[in-house]
Amino acid sequence: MSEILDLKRLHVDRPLTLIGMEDEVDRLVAAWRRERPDLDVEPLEVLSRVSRLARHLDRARRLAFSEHGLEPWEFDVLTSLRRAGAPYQLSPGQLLTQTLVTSGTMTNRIDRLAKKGLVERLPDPSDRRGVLVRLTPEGRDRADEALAGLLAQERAILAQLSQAQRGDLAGLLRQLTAPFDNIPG
Amino acid sequence: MSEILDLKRLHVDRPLTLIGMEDEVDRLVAAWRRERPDLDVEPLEVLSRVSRLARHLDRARRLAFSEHGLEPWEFDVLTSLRRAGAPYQLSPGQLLTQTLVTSGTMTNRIDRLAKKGLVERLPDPSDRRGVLVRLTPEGRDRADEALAGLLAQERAILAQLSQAQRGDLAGLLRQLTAPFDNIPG
DNA sequence: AAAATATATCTCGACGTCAAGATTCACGGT
DNA sequence: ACCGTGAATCTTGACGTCGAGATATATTTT
Repeated sequence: MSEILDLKRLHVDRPLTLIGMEDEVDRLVAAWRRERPDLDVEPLEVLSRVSRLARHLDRARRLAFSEHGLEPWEFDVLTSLRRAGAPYQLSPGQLLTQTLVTSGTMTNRIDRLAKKGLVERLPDPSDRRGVLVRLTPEGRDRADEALAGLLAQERAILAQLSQAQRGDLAGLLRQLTAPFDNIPG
Repeated sequence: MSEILDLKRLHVDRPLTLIGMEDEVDRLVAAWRRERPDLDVEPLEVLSRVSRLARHLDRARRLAFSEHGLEPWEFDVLTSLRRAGAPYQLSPGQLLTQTLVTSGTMTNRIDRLAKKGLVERLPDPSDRRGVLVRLTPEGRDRADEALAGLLAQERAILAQLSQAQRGDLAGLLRQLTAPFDNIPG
């Protein structure tokens, strides 16, 4: 492979902010432009990077959480409850919208967390169809520990960017996520 | 809920680029600052948005692809081969690094795509351990159709941003993905 | 008050993924 | 030629997710 040539071409076409590195999406886009010069594949520059980065983050998180004996899905549920504030309880339906999973999945997750003693299920006093899921003290501690570990890891990943760049990036991403989060989705 | 109050506070704290909308991550970060004022949760502003946006994109893509009778995982494999150029063939190992799945998963995917007649498995003439996966003509057509559909959908999502903003966003994301893509990962 | 519709949660079977191990073959050193 | 190490792919069993449907209770309509 002519890595060096590719990098040269890259820096001529599109000078990067500082001195940037090529990534897989650069290679992917270059391949499409070669194979399908009739198409405008610019959207991939943004959205393929989002998907691939998310995949990498999933793997990194799995590693970080395993040091605290938690799976990513467990972290998602426990921290949703933790964020709700005392008495740390939410309905399964509220948990659905926060974690973007289906109802069958959430039932299953609650079952397993309850078996591990990290949450407990209580009847909803105001709606007999409903249930409230409450964090146990141990569940709360585990969530807090894992959060600290996650933040440390994420800070390391974000060290690539300046403070201002992180702010810009957050703002741009918000513009893309807001329609999904506010309209039905 | 005091939606209106929250929005006011938001615009005072952190004026958005133009007039932006709140998203789920804004709510998530606000909740953490309330529950854990001792922690700096700024990293979540970026990386939680990446993960959530990826989840939304997965759902949107599933919908777009279903119009062409493809699953997202099928698209990933077929387009990897399509991008390779004629004769549209790669080893399973090369497909692994492009799609970020494990070898067992890839074996399974190739099996199912072969059963559907979209790819075929050939022995690698230069390495008897190896296999080459080749796109069939039908597989190639399906990949091209689905790509066009995907690009249309992604353009709609990205209409939220100006041309310049899309460029900025791509550049910032590249800085985060490059370490994963270049170092072992 | 009864009927129709909507909501909250759970059940269940199919499916895709992963991780670890097994197999088969390649390659360098001796 | 032989041996050991590493590489490429496949096999297997456990696991988590999804989606459709079932059940029970709320809410709205007539």
